[in-house]
Amino acid sequence: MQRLLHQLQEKISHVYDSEGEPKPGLSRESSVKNLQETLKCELTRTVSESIDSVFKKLATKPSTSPEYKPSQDDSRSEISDSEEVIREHFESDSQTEALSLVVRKPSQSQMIPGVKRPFPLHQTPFQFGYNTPLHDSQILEHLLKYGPHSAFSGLPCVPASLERSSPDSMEHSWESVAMRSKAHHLGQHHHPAGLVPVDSLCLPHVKMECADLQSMERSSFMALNIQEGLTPNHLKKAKLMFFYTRYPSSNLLKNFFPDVKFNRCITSQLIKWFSNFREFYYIQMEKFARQAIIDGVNDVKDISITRESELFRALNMHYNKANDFQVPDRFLEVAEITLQEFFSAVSLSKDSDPSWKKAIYKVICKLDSDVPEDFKSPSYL
DNA sequence: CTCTCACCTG
DNA sequence: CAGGTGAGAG
Repeated sequence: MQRLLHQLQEKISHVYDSEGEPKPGLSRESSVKNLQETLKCELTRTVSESIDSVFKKLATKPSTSPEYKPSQDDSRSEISDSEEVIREHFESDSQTEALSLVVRKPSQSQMIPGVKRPFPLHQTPFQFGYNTPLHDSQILEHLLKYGPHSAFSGLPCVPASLERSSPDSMEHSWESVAMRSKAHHLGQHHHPAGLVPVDSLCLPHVKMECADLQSMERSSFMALNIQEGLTPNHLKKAKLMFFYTRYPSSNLLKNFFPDVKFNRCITSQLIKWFSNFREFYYIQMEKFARQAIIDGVNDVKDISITRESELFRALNMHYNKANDFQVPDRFLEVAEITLQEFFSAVSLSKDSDPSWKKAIYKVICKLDSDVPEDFKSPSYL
């Protein structure tokens, strides 16, 4: 991108002299035509190259790509009510849809051999860490996934004004890029009906594209990897992290969401998420513990949790609805201990004490385990 | 005073 | 899940 812009400047400087006046001997028409041709080629080539590298990368790391990639349609099927709300803000950006098509299509329709359904992420390290300098292709990959202004996704902590900070022209620009990449990927040399391919844009459009590229450089490209707000993907990630830690410290959260620009609000929201996760968790535990007692279970040792347990299914449905994540065995153990704690407490009628759960919380909070390093990847989804 | 938690509510 | 609240720790 940077290179392209430089080349454009150079071309322009050839056409115009230092005063900004057309050089003698060059008509405005020919200059324009000249520039137009150059821009067409460069834009087309640069975009194609970048997109190629992205897909190439995706294609070459099939099993090294954990489940976090918005694979399949799970990102859509797994949505709870409030997630839907977040998503609405999210997808109100028109290009997000178009872009998601570009990214998801390959894995869905298997247009890229080798890109298959991801595997449990704790088994597969990422190729690059969050502090690794990003290259254009990586940035583009992110853009393809989240769109140019995914950072302003209309979340509580984000000033509403930011949501509309992107010019419409940018949307179109992205639509073009996204669509073109799709066509390119399909190996089609004709353009789908109704689409305006990048390389057939007339000059005014090209100019607009340039302006967009520059603004993208400034606003999106640079800031893109530090999210201004929490996205549905972050929520998804948090839920999976819950399988390892029920009581994450704010510090841990900061470490595991490196692509999030933390502030008081964001931190609180994340902590709140885990609080909500716990709430659901403990409610389930109490419910099933009481049910066990009703069912006539007498000994705590008869309490166990397997992946086939109803309780586990309920939990898995809540934190891993897409069921595309391999829940660690340790979670099963912790859940079992929790259930037994509730069972014992209720059995001994400790629940008559208003704060009877406190003792249980005290036990459970010590059972947190380390979250796999893989979760630290910012673009892990 | 700030942070975190559980609890309750919508 | 987000808001609001009160308790408790630091």
